[in-house]
Amino acid sequence: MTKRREQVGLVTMHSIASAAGVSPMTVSNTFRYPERVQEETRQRVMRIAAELGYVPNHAAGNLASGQSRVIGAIIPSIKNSSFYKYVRGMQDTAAEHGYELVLKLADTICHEHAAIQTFIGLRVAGIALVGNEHEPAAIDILQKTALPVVESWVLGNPIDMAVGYSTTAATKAILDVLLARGYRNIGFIGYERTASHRFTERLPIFRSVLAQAGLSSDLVHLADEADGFGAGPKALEELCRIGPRIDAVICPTDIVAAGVLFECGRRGWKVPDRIAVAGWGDYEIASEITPGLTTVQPNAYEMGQQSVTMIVERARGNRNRGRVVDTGFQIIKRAST
Amino acid sequence: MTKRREQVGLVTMHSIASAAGVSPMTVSNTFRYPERVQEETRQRVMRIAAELGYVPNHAAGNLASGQSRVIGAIIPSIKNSSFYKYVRGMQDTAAEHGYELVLKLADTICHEHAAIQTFIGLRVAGIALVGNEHEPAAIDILQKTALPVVESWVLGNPIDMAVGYSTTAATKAILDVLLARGYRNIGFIGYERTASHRFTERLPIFRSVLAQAGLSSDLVHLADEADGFGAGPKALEELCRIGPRIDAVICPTDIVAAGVLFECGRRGWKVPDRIAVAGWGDYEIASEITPGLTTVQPNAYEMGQQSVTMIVERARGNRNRGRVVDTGFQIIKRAST
DNA sequence: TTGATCAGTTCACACATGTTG
DNA sequence: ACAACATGTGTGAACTGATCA
Repeated sequence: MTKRREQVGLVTMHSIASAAGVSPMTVSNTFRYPERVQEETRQRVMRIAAELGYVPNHAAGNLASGQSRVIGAIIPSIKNSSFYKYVRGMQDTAAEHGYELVLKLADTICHEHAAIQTFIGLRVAGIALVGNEHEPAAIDILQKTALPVVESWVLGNPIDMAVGYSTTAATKAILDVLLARGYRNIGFIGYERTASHRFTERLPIFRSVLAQAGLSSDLVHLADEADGFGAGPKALEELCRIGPRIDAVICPTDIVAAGVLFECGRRGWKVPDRIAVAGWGDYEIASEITPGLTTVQPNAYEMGQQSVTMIVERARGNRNRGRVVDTGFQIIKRAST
Repeated sequence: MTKRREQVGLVTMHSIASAAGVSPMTVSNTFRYPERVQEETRQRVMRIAAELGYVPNHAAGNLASGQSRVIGAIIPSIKNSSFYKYVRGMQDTAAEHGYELVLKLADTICHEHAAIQTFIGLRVAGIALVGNEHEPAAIDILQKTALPVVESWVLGNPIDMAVGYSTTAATKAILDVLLARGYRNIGFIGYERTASHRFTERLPIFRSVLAQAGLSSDLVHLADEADGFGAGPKALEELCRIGPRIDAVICPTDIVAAGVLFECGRRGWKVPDRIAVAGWGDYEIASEITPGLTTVQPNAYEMGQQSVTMIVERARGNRNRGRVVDTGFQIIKRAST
């Protein structure tokens, strides 16, 4: 009786039902279980729905069924291409299974917490996170709600499930390349003040590998994560101050590595003759810049696929809590080392 | 009676209501209209809600109130930093107004249509689109639902509202820079098979400006939009074949421009002595690469702010249908021209 | 096809208290 | 002293649109 106000979505299942001369349930069925409805009625309902511009109300459906076809993914950044393939993998796989992927950006664990709340509030089918560092309150609420959650780009000790690759193994592998090629004064660029294990795990491995090789591991510079390309020149300057004989450097991302290459260009340094440069992530620029960057290529697309697959399986009742999948990585050798 | 199945979000308003010894309505009020409930009860309810890890169900609230605090944005790509500032602007502004921003990726107008359907299905408060080329069916449904819609990065003839800058004016401005510096054999790189006015508007202006200056405008190459950096080398090769005396080139994005710079480096061509290179978009790489790229800097952050502001205002009842806002642009002059 | 149901919100109203003419 | 009227808090019924049995 109380006609509240002009609603936005005026077209409801009722309106098409009466326009088509069937019950609302029949309309519902034509959308969710087309095979339960006779071809003829189905077509009539679809036609009228299209004419009236009907879009089923997820909110109502979600509420009634307790289910959702939306998966929420939270990514730290869209500043560069690092998550591009990952998101593509998620999106394509979600579509295959009849799910929708929506994204939220969160560059700090505090924002991540807020994004998690939003997704829980929306009652999504599952949540994909990057990394395994989160606010305690966020972990707490994820555990309480028992929503399917995948942490990606990282392995081990998951809230629920995880898919990633071993940064430790990748760090070793890239150092092996440099050592095999005879570099002996290897520098390391990392990030300071980052909470992310994706980055912080690398330095200890760097130190232990060099120690085992009987080499010094003093050439370390921690850059500001916000700097992007700009971190390269700063880091190179600092490392050269510490050890002028530096002959190779490994970077936290290809972006930083590209920044180092730009700086080498300005100094007139030949790469890799004067200094070898290794990147990380196989960003698009790695293969296009000259010299091409030797880099760690995570299987980002597969990681995205796997993340969504695990969420969908769990939403369908499979019990793969605690599952951890390693999607591996490759070392791409190019001219920079 | 029918206890359906283990619901995901077990904590409801009812459970905190009984735990706090108040009615569900009081719980609802403490969240939505805190001033309507006594300080003491408010705190008790809040405490219990926090303890139980309660997250209000947007789906239910949305359904009951017909309102939403979620804004949906559809962006074509996260492959590079072009939309980074834009999204930041939207996100920050949404947060200021107490709204949430969620993203969907759509690289074709077909995918965009699907994303629009998803957002309408979610009954979001409004939708932000990039560009003004859409599927007819998508336009149709947006008009029917009368949802607040902003088209950005583009001006004119909006479905509902628009915020952007003039690609025409920007193309003229960047050509003025090149002409003023004496370049006379100017090449143009555009995109082929792109539906987007953001790009297709540029070529006619290029032609007319050069014609007015009494110069030829034959040096045109249309690249594959998917190519990124790789489009640069291909385009340069083609343009040199058409006109070996080419002395400047304007690119559709800074990424393509960077690709051109890489290729110039390989050829040993000095920039801008042998050839001047102009980019578009003020991507992060533009200021970091050597030589720095002369480029068009749209006010992307402001565009994002403005988009969300317009949606929020409309959601609050302001009638700014048909409004078009020009956020302008700057030409950033660097060493590449 | 019908009604009950999901988890909230709107709206109208109850109730206690205080203020006013 | 009393009705009349605000005011501040809390409650119950009806309702949202789609789904399930």
